[in-house]
Order: sequence, then structure tokens, then C-alpha cells
Amino acid sequence: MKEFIEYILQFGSLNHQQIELISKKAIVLEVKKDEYFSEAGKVAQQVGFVLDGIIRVCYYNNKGEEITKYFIDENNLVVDIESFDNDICSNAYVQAITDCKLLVFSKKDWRELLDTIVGWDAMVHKIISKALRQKVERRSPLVSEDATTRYLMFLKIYPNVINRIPLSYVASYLGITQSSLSRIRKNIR
Amino acid sequence: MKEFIEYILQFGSLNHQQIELISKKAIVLEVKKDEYFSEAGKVAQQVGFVLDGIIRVCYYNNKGEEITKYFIDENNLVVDIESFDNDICSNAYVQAITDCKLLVFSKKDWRELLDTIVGWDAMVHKIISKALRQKVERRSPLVSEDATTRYLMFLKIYPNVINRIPLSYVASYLGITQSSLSRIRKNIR
DNA sequence: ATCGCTTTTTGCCAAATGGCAAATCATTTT
DNA sequence: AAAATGATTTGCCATTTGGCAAAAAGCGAT
Repeated sequence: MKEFIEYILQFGSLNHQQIELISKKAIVLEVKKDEYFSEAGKVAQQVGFVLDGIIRVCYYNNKGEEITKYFIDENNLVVDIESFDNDICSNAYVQAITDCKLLVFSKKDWRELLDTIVGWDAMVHKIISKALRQKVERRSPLVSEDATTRYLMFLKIYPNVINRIPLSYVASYLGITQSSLSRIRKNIR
Repeated sequence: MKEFIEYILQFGSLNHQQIELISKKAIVLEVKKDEYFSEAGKVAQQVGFVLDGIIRVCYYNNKGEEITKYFIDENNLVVDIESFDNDICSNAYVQAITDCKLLVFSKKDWRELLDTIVGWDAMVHKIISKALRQKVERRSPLVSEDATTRYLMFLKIYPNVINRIPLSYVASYLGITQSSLSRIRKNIR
């Protein structure tokens, strides 16, 4: 819980009472390795915050290939915001790729907080904008780099992920095959 | 001007007086082909709206290659928001790639509007969020596709850009060489 | 330690893309 | 029209990456 409060206070200030209100709504949810936090074709119902573990967001492209869009590790928010906000079906799977412990808010509670806490709305906007900017900055530069550079960029961005998840997820994130990635790693050593 | 008002009204409602206030602050700016609207190393000073022409946003990567991050065509907002909001130096060039006519707001005027018009702040948030989401959705899927698919995706996203700009910009957007792109176009015909 | 399962590496060859320079095409200037 | 300039295409070959299947390595359960 402490981690989450610290996280949100980066984006604005709240008094004790407001923090208390928010804290009371959060519950701890465990999601086992390979289970889904939310799924394509369904409406996202929760906002989560990763206390422990690694999540990935993925989808299937036209050719049926599974593409990992990004990873989310400890002390980051996890929510399919487009789906959650607009009550529309998501087209992405949000999957735990290690056993995870999350702090979650139901949509009802989350909306209550937005209506109750003055300024929370603006803070959430900031949080979401920052997350979106991060997504642009992280994935889109990969487009113009070769496979080796992509892998090195991945290592910089997610330094504590590489040893905890299957190589195939990283390969699909980088847009290269698993065997290419394996060869690249050999060359780097 | 009409175009801009229509554009912003998609994101919320404003009364006549508010629209008047906003309209009064806007001025028309012409930017000639190849000139810059804002530059890397400087702080973005204006918010623009493209009335006519095409803009691109680009940067130089580690290897000194010029990378086009995205294009902005008619009836879209153009602003280096990170730089503009936080008064920090930008790392991207915003360049007219055809002769352009823009509607622009100075930072001072823009901030005055944010302080004056109730709800404008929220609308701007929505506009920026949508633009960010669009960037994620457009560029990042390219990572996992081959060059031909990337080009076809580009055509879908920017159908009225291809005949108005040099091929080299498209190639740098797609992360492929100009000669590869030329061959791909031959194969598609 | 062994078995069974999953993940990662490797070999072999094919396909895609890059690099560079020359040729072609298009557009503007004189 | 001719010349000059810039953009695009093409040829040739090198390099990178993919595809597929087998081998090797890692890991938990017995």
C-alpha cells in the first residue's frame, strides 16, 4: 500500500483523509503465472497496481502472431484505460507472466473516488498521460533499429525483467524471432 | 478557424463566449516547406493546428540517422507537449514538409485560456491523451511487421500524405531504407 | 539420479533487407 | 528546349533475419 501512495503522490498532493479514502478502496489481488488480469473481448473492470511480479500486455495481429506490446513490473499501474474508461471491449490480453500480487480498485470504487476527491481526477490524468508517453518513447524507437540494438534498448528499459520471463515474450516484444534473439545474445556475450 | 472549433468541440462543449475567447487568441502562421515549427534543443513556444499542409516530427538517433516519428496533416494539433508544458528543451524537430498554414497560440495566451475557461483544461487533457494513444497505436505495431506490411499500414493511416512528400521521409518513418521501400512499391503494383 | 516437460540454443538453408552507385525520371530554372 | 537539380528506381552483392527441426540445457516431480 505504501508503495502505491508514494507512487500517486508523485503526481500531486493529497491530505491524510484523502489518502485514507483511497486506501480503504484498494484490495490485494493475487494473479498466478499465466492467468489473465483482463482479456480481449471483455471490458476492463479494474485498475491495478503491481506490488510484485511482472505483467505483459499482448494481442494477436492479422497473421495470428502473438505480439507483446509492453511489460509492466513492480510499482506501476496496470489498466486497459481505453476499455475501462469507455466501457468498450478491449483488444488486448493483460497477463501475469510471473505470480503477481496486485492492488486493485473496482470500477465503481474508482469512479466514486474520482467524484469524491477534489484533484484526484487531475492526478489520474497526469498518471495516464505519463504512462502513454512512456509507451510511445519505449516501443516506437524500436522501429528504426536493428535487432541487436532493439535488444539492448529492451535491457535498458526493463533491466530487472529479462531473467524472470521466457525469451519468447521478449522476442515478440522486439519484433524478432526467438532464435534470432538467442543468436543475438550469444554474440553479445 | 471553423475547422479548429469543430475539432475541439469533439472533446467537450463550449458556449459562444468561450469560443469567442479562444478564437481571439489564435493567429494564422505560415510555415514554408522545410522550415521548422519548433526545434530540438529549444523550448516549444506554441500550440499549432494544421489548417493546410503536412508536418513531420523527427529526431536523430544514436547512429546519427534521421528518424521520422510521425506525420501530422490537416485538422490536427501540433505541439511538442512535453517541452511546451514543462518548459524543457525538446529533442525533436517539428518541420513543415509542404508549405503549411497553421493556427497558433502563444504559450502565454494558451495558459490564459486554461485559467479563464472552465472545463478547457479537461478538454485539452482529452485531446492530448487521444493524440498520445494514437501515436502508440500507429507506430508501435510497425515493430512486429515486415517491411511490406509496414508500408500498407502507413497507407491506411495516412492515405493523403504519400503523394505529397518525399519517399525518404516515409522510409525513415517505417524504419526501412529508401531503396527497399522503392522495391516494395514496385512489388505491390 | 531419472523422467518428462519446457525453454533455449544451434545448424542449415531460404528469404528479406541493406549498402552503394549508377541510371532513370521528374521538376524547376535558365 | 536545354540544363540543372533533386527524387526515385534499379542492379549487384553483402548482411541480417527468418523458418524449421533437432539438439542441448534447465527444472521440477518422482
